Amino acid sequence: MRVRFAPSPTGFLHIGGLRTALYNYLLAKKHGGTFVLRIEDTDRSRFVADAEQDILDMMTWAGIEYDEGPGREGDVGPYRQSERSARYAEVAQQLIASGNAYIAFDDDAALEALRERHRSAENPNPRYDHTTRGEMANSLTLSADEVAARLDAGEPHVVRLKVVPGNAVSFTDAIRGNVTFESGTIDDQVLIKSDGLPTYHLANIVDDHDMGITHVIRGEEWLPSTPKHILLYEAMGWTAPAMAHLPLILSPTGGKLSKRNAEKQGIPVSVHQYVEQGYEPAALVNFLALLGWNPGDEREMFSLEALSGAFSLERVGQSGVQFDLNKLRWFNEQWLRERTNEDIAGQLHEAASERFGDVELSYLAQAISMMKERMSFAEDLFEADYLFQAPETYDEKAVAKRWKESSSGALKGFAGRLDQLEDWTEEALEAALNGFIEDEGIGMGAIMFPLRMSLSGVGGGPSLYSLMQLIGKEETLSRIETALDRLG
RNA sequence: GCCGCGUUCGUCUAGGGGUUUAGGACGCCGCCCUUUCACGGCGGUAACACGGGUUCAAAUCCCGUACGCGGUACCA
Repeated sequence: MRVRFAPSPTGFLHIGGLRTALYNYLLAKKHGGTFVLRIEDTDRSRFVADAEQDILDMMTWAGIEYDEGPGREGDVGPYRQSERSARYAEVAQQLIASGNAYIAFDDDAALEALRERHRSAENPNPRYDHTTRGEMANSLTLSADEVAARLDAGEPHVVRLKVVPGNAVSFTDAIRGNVTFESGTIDDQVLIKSDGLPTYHLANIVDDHDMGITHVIRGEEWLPSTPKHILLYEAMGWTAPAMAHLPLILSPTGGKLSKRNAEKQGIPVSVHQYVEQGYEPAALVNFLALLGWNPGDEREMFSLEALSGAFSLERVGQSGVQFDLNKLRWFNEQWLRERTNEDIAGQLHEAASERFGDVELSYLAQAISMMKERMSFAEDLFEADYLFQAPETYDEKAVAKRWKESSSGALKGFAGRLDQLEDWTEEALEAALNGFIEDEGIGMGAIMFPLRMSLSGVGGGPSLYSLMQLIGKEETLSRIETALDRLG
């Protein structure tokens, strides 16, 4: 089995593109096949110089490694279509010679005139096809001499597929089953553009054939183009690869996950935005895998490795799937907790030190262990800035509601005990507090709330014993003193 | 307009003739745990688009309608 991911370098890697890459990768891994990366850079006008690097970087980030592609040459390279032009021209010539394609000289104005001529309410989009090609300037309507003359004169021209009407073009889609198109509804697709470069359709089938691709797995937006590809394979006498069209990823309101549409709803479309926003690669991969595929049982947590074993095309769904940021966040929480405190500490160390001055790695790891189950993203740790520095303000609403007249006294009394405490461990701190409330005859809340407020400034958070243990005796006493000053 | 694909809780989905009072997950709500906030546990909310047909029996098969999505470029 050989599969490929064939993105166009026209911009940052799209989230849907990453899923397509993932499914191809998983299928290859599952079957011990080869995963090829091919860069489809045949559109000079939309080419973006940095895009290929972004595609490579994002795949690496997600852990999706390709077996063959740019920089990892196999036997069927090069893997950029811009480096394979001669081959497409050769195939185009063969198609012309066999009568399956023809040369057309019509320029943009002629094409527009064609549309003008035929446009109506019933036919808003007239096409260049078997019904209209007879009106145009092409090698089917012009004499051989004229065609030769125009070619000699260097007149711009394209090569078009000659689609014969009246045939059923069928193929079996691995996800959708049998799909049939009537050939009369297919237009005479341009195969070679006037700049001499191939369109997607030609380049794609030539490369898939030459590269020995056995399974084409791509987005559903390609389903309507597939009969053209089938026709091309037939015309060349090649066997078409197996086809599988993945359900589209839709925006949360159901529409297309276009850049504009999605970002309006707070959904990043470029993979690099997920990187910037601190998503765990394992979480994005897990989420994307389940967006259109399911294992058939109730498991949900899948590493890339586990997916490689479980994935199958048979269990890919057929209908469009809406993107749910909530579910992604949940996966992020799950995968964040899978990481060790030390690992996350290493990731956050630099940023922590920038914000709070030098922070020890071990201190950071301990803070993370206290906060991990309260965080959705690694960087969320910094929202609990009291882990690193004394609170600057105190939550007014909480203070108004729960800071009682007795609070200062209790706090003062407990501070006295803490001052005497030699053994600064969570256990000793807990024992000290329990002893205090027993001796004073007060409830736990009477001391816990004022203590929490003085140490953190907020009403919620991790265990106070571990917080005191983390920041140390001196800092604990200092924060209590400050709070007593400011909250009375 | 035409062509194609689709349609089970708000979302991702299981189920593909009787096993179903339609199962799970996210979200939301409640309870428990608990110094707080979380985590966790338990429970709740909520779906077979509609209409015909086939059948003893349909969420499941067939047809139609509606709706959604995609395509309709010298873009991919």
